[in-house]
Amino acid sequence: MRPTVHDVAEEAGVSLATVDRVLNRRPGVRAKTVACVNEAIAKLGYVRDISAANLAKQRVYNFVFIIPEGPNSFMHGLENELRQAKLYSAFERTNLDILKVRAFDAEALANVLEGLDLSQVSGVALVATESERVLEALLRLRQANIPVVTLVSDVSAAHRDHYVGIDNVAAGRTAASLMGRFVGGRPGKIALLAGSMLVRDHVERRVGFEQVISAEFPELDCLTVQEGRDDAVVTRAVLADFLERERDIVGLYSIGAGNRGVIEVLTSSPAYGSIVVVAHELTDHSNRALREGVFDAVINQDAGHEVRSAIRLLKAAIDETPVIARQETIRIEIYIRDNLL
Amino acid sequence: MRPTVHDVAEEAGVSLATVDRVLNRRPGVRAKTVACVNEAIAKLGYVRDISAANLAKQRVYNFVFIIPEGPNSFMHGLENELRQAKLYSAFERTNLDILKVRAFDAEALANVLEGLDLSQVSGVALVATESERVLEALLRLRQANIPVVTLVSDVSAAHRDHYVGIDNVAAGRTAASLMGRFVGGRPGKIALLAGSMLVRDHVERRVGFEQVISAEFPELDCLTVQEGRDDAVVTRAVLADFLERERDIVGLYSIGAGNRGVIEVLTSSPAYGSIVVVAHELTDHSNRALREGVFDAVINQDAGHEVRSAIRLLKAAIDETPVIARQETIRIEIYIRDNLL
DNA sequence: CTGAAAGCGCTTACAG
DNA sequence: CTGAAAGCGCTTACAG
Repeated sequence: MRPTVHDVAEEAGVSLATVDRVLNRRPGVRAKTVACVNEAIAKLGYVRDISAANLAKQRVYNFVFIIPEGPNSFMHGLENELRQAKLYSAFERTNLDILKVRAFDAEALANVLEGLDLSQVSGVALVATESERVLEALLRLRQANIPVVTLVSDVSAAHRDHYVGIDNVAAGRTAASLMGRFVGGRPGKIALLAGSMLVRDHVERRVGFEQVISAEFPELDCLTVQEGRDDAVVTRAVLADFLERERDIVGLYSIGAGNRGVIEVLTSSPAYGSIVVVAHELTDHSNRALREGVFDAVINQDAGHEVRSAIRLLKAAIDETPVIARQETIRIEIYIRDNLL
Repeated sequence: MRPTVHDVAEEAGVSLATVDRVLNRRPGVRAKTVACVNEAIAKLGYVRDISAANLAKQRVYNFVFIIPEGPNSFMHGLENELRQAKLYSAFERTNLDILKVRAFDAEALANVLEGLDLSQVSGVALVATESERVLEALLRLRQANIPVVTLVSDVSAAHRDHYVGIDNVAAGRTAASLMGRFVGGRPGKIALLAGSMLVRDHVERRVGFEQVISAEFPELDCLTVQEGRDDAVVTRAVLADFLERERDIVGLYSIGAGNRGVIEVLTSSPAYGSIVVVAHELTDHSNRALREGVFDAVINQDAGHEVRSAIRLLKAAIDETPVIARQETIRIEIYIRDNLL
């Protein structure tokens, strides 16, 4: 049988209440008594039963998720996964609050963070847009012992407990390797289309992409990045215009969201049929584009995995339980037509 | 506040014990009383707190995992993940027993299954080798209400509760698409190397692979499958011999394990440097081969994910809790040099 | 600084 | 067929 608090109390010759105080590092216990209890714990190999503790505490985890609003399919997918997780949260003593702020708007994000009632919040996960005020607001949370997890888009490591998302430089490199090999030696130009060059993840993907193209596929030339603001309508206009002006385009790397716009342009003229297309994020649109051969590869991060991982990490931080690193590593997933879910 | 058994008891005008009987579908309650309690449950929207129930029951999940022994790196990886999971099992009221049987030996597997003490086992996960006796043994488990999950390699659906693994036909198709595109239009022959054509997953991968090659890459020709018994030493001999005999080989699809042998042969002669290689399962060996350009792509299934998924599924079957389907779907992962973990 | 007793939401003998 | 009481492993006022 696993030892319990009773065994520890007996071994240490103290009461349950004192064992509990030591276990939870509550003040008001003589140093000598603390040592005594800790010895008993070590001797018996005692491990606390967290569900029993949570039951007694009537613990409820109140987690706040802050995500961007707007016409971005990937973010919609993320929100959808959050709603899914909410359904199961009844079984897990977890409350999820979903807050939305304007995309790429650091001021709005800071306002929300500053408005949080710290006494009501046990943990925060956010898709970060970096700014001084945002970083300060995060610091305030952490000083109040509220764990913070960044989702999809990171801030500097000192301001959060964990980052849940992919290495975007590596994602860009992956896109480039696929692009180079799929183009298959034909020389030509590569069009780059991002949401905004003010967002860290898009910048990083581009860096990774150009690294590999210039190092390993000298026959390919990356053109200036076009920005579609992660909006299908803007994207369509920008890309249509661009493809008409440029010659010899053999590949398109769509760095951000707005895939619907990309697809509309590419299917608008048979001339674009031979362009190799690598895009990001598996959504209904990109899934279909892969099936129909409009896209050749999609780099994805699993939004469901990210949501569940963020929840586990916040809980683990609160319960001070260990984390399985590999389970919390978000993969750079490659999808082609044949391995779609 | 969430309603508890007390609220239900009061609402239904019965005692806690009776509520519990109804909740757990124990016999010896008047139909009328059952209905009454169920009404109260519905009215209050009561959901049972499973950790409290497990605490009261002192429930321990005893899970048996049966995996093949032998020199197969992927299976070693699986075993390693199981040992990892064992470390965390203290926190989860879970005991994991790992049993090993000779690979591809249905008789040995049946013996182990038949030898299980059903009163000591709450759930079984196994890498299946199919045979009449194995199927009968599985049926016996399920008749005793012990959930069964197949891992990596499946049996017919009627004999298990869940399959945790990938769709191997789709995996083969994925390998073929990558192969075809990476070869890039050069005509030539493709060498196929499997562990054994008696194992379902290898057969299925081959089927998927040949489907796509013949339909979409007519310039490529699949040669007869060679068998290396998932053993690096055998594999090396078979492959070395084969590559010396055959001409015009532009690609190699390694369907099974034994990657170490494949790598040794391929690096033994510069003549093999231009062969496009697609293999299965990310291990230390294949990881390195990707980094060094010996392999071009590796199709993987995440052993850690599979182990955790099997545990969750067995638990959910016992607790009768819902399952998040997407979380339990094992991905056909594609790795190239750039998206390695 | 420390302890005895009650309670978290369930289940389990035992009695009737 | 049904219920009162004790208990699972922890925590929480309250008293001293």
